[in-house]
Amino acid sequence: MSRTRTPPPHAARNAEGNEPEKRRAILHAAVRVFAEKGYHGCRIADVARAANVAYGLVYHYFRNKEELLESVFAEQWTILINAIRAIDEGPGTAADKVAAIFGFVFDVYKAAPAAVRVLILEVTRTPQGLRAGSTRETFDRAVHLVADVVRQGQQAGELRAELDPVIAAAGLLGALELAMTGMVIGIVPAGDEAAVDRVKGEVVELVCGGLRRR
Amino acid sequence: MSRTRTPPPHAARNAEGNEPEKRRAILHAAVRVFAEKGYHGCRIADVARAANVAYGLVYHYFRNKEELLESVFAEQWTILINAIRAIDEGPGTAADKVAAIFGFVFDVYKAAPAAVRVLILEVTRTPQGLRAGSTRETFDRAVHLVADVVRQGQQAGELRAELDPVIAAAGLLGALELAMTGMVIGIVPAGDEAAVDRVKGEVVELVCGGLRRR
Amino acid sequence: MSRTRTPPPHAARNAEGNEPEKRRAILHAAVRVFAEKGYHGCRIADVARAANVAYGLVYHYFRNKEELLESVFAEQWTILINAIRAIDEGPGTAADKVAAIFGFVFDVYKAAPAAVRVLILEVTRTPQGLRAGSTRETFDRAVHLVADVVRQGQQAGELRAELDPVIAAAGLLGALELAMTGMVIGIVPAGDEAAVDRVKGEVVELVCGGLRRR
Amino acid sequence: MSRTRTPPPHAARNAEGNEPEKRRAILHAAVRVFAEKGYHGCRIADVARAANVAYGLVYHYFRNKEELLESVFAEQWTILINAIRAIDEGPGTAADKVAAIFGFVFDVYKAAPAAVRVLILEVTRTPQGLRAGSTRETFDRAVHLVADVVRQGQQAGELRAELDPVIAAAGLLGALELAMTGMVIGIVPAGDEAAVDRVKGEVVELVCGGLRRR
DNA sequence: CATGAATGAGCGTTCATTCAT
DNA sequence: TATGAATGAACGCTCATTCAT
Repeated sequence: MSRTRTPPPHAARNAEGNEPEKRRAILHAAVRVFAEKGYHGCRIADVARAANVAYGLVYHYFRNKEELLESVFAEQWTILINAIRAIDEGPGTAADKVAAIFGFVFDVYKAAPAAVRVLILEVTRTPQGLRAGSTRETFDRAVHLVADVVRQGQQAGELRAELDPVIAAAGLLGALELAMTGMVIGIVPAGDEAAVDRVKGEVVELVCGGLRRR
Repeated sequence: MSRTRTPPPHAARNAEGNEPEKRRAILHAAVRVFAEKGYHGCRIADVARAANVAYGLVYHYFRNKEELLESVFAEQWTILINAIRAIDEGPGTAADKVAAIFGFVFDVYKAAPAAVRVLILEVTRTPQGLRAGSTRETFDRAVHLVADVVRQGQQAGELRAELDPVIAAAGLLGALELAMTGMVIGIVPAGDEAAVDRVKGEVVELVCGGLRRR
Repeated sequence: MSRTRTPPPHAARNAEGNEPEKRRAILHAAVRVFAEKGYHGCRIADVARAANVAYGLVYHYFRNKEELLESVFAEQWTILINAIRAIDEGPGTAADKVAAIFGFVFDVYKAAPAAVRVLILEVTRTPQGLRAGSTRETFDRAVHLVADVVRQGQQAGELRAELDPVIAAAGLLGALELAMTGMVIGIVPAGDEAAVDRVKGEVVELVCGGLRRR
Repeated sequence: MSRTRTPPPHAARNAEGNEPEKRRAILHAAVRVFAEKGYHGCRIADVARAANVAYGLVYHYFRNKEELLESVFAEQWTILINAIRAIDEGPGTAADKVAAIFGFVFDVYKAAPAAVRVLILEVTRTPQGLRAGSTRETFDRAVHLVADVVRQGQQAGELRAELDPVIAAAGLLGALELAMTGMVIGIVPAGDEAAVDRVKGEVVELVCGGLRRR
């Protein structure tokens, strides 16, 4: 019974330490397919076909369908979190930073609406997904990063101190999210880039300036 | 053979014009089960069992699983829409009305968190579901009702006129939604009624007063 | 969340307390199919087809393929065990009883070789199957029943007392089994009933009288 | 292109005429793995891992999984058959020879129970496997070798002449096999070497001396 | 010889839906 | 109305086998 083992399958990196090209292809195809038909509405075969890859290869790189979804999320949120962190550590007022975060998300949306749709429509709505696994953690981290921005703005005397930073962060991201959902499903107009930019400006103004007239 | 015509299947009301008790039982059970395991995560058998009703009876009252979901949504949103409309037509400033709407939703959440979870977590979940069917329409109506409240506030000079009412409405509901999602998944504290009330107050203040200090 | 539940599926008996006809059909078909192609060599579809029953019905009555196999075994071994017990409790010398047990098995073989083949070829050879589950218990019981026969023969002064009853029982059943396996795979001639009877007599003589000349 | 011909694949011996070390490793690993999880319960990857060898190499040395099993059997049975033949051609009465054969098998069991388990539990497992291929032939040869021992004992007047040698041989091996199976699965005690030896003695006495008292 | 990524047929299982009673 | 047995399409996952290097 010898116990040394060959490197386990489902690894994200190959012997050279970089991610195999086909793994990337599958991941990107998954984003598109999930966005188009939803997690439950698509089959592994759809992903494989979209990635131009053999059926079985999906299971070579991912343990199962759920792990594939998790990987998609991890990738997407990591991008977002890194952006938030960069903005957070950069210069500017807290309001500027909130605007920058919103701007980043809207920019990504303009460039790759599918990715944002998956990020938004599938993550937030999967009760199980949010309860367990790395997805929930990642989401958690995003909320707290935004909460930190708020907190700093409060300490700098720029933002209203009486609001709970975490609740405020949840509210901010929620407004962002439903605005985008509105665009995705056609309630909010998002015909061209200018329209998207206009929505972005309005949402930022809503959460920063408030509804109420001064 | 039989002289008496069988009533049309899948009817919401029986010969006497009132809704059969078992239909209600199924509908209420569906809310609980959808909330607990999600639409895709539960089987018709689960609903039937939770309703203490025979398997086949679900199909007697509802054409299929999707129609059951639609019915649940219709019922829930109808309640919400009626409440919004009543608030809208009542007295008070626009900000009061927004607060009242949020208050209603939070009250329902305190009384029946499951119902709110279904309403929130499952509506936007299925992209197809949002594109077609009465669900999307209903959701649309809710957004526009809130937009009307905003518009009236603007016309009364109470709310800032430069914001698009629909975008603002989407943002409002989004903030509401993610705050509740945060409570549901444990990111935002919602231990007791007082905590829930506190969250409500903060979210209202966020969207009405804005983040920025005056 | 009501908790009274409809009778669980996979039940062996229906509301009237008797076994559903189709369940029997599936069980009997499974015996034939397992015998023909082996547990691993057949698909659930084969069993369903042989039983003239819809695919899904197999899963209505049995949790999964393994439970189907267990059920087949349980049924077959129960028959055998009951026969052994009846013989055991009947009159006659221990040697008569051993002969009767062997006779019973050979008779069943003549009537339904498939059943015996499953019993023998699949049970004994499935390491996992023997380790866990009811199958192993049942097999255990059979061995100990035969051991009891031996023990009584020893106490009656009829059989040699120096042999361990359990080991002797295992040896007896082993001789029986491999003789039948030999017939099944064609090493031992089993063309007609007479040939089968001859094998039976020889095996009984072998284990009772021994190889050695007196 | 290359001048040197590649050696025929799946060859048991290399250019120097001796068996490659890795081939042996695979074969031995296969014995262990088959013993542990059964033929159907293990994957080629398990064998490769246990042998500390690359996945593909298994297919370099063996055409497919079945041929690997055949090779394992061939190796194991060849050892057994050679032992039986040596015993057969050696001195001693037929009963001595039977005892010696049993002794050999039990000795191997003490040294390498896994090997015996594969030999015993997997051979007859697959009906197809017994019908065709070298496995069945090899098994056949073993039975007939034992039958020869019996026949010679009968001709020497030492064993009872009225028993069919082949049936007797099948019975002998059957008793042997189920006794060992009993040990393997824990029905027959086989805690230490002494216990194993005791079982051996009893089984030999059973088949030679018979159950019946003289 | 050696490696392990790539392929895809095959099969177990689930579960929405229908139907006979 | 009410019941639950019966149906079968759909799909996730496995794993033997091949192939490029």
